[in-house]
Amino acid sequence: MSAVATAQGERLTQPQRRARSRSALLESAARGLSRYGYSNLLLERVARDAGYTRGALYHQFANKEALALEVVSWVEETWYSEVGRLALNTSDAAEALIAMARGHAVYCRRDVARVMMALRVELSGQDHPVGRAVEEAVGRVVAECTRLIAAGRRSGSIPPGPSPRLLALAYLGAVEGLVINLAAKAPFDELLAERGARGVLGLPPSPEKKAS
Amino acid sequence: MSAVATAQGERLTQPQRRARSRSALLESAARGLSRYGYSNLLLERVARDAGYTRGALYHQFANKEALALEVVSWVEETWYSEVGRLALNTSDAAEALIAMARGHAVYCRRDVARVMMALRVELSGQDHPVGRAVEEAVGRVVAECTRLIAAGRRSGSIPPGPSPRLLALAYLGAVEGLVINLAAKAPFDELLAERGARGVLGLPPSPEKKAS
DNA sequence: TACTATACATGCATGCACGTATGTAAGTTA
DNA sequence: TAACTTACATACGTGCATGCATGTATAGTA
Repeated sequence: MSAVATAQGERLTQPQRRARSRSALLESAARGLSRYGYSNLLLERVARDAGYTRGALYHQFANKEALALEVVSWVEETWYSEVGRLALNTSDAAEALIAMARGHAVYCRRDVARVMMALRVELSGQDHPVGRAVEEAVGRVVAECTRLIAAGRRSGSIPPGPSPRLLALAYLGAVEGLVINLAAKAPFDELLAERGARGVLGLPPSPEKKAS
Repeated sequence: MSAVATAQGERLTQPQRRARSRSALLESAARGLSRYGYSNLLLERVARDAGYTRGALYHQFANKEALALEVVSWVEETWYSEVGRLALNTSDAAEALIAMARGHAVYCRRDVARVMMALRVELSGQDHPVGRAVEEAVGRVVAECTRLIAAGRRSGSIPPGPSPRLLALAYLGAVEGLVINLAAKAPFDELLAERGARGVLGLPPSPEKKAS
């Protein structure tokens, strides 16, 4: 969007320069992937939007694929630190899944929300390294949700029904689709994400407490 | 996949030949768009999978864009005739929305299920004719669901809450995401689509009647 | 059977984006 | 300040898919 513009006299050490450029390029790439997907992502645009040229990009990243892989890792990390972590603060598995649904809605209010979905829709089944990385990251979330659902079944907070893995896929698909379609329309994104999650999981409707 | 292979002695009139080639190419293009999206769709592959070459394709369709637009129209028509129609057979709006959720799950069991989502994720916001066509088609479905929700609110079968349009977007996003993630795992796709829809709409859980 | 039109195949030209090689400026160490 | 390294820009080559132009076979017509 805007150049990094080392404001006059702002003296930077080399590692600082490098880190600044790198994160600017990564952020720009994340926005680009979210909007345009992988093959429609133009590195010229990524660099320009970050205030650089493709030369700077190729100096920091080996190629388009490596750049995308780093974006995927970055998204997964931030997602875990902001959403996945919510599962640890609750004692009950059903509560954890509800909290994650709401948390995901909040997480997706930023503009890089669609990175994972965009890449998955575009590259799944394509034997593409980036597609595989996304599938693996999504797989980890699915596994975590599957574990939570199984635990909730054992503790009785989630009623019996389809296999935990199938239910986890349904839960995640519903929450992700809902949140993306709502496009950060706070506070309803969070409220409806909870309602959708409860419905899929077979939980009773909540007493409609306010959004956090 | 396999060539059309005019089995020996099978005498065809010109309009018949044309129509046969045309639908074979359209079907192949629909599968391709569903799997690879628009820009990753290779016309060479489309033609080959239908048993022809790109020459045949360019003889029937002006260009890649025109081909994609026809696929979008075709998908919208079949969706209305198989899913949208379900809304007409019910007296109550809430019933209609539930029926559509289940119907969409059934509709999406075929391999062209992801055409609309794939194109929307790839081209939305891009000022691309195909993207616009998809947005318009989706917009019509959203409008229909919005109308149904407003009617359900008036008749009391859907409880008050967020604006009908917002709720329609949430409902559709949840159902679509859920169904795609479940990848035609009958009969749970249908069952969970209903549960998700009920949750988002604020309807009580159903007595879990069997899938149709 | 000759002659036209339609359905389809094959070969070429263009454009576009990636990746790389080279050049220049800014920072680091002596 | 002189040498050296790192950060970035500019310019070029390559591959690939689209679209078009031309060639061939099959169907319709007299």
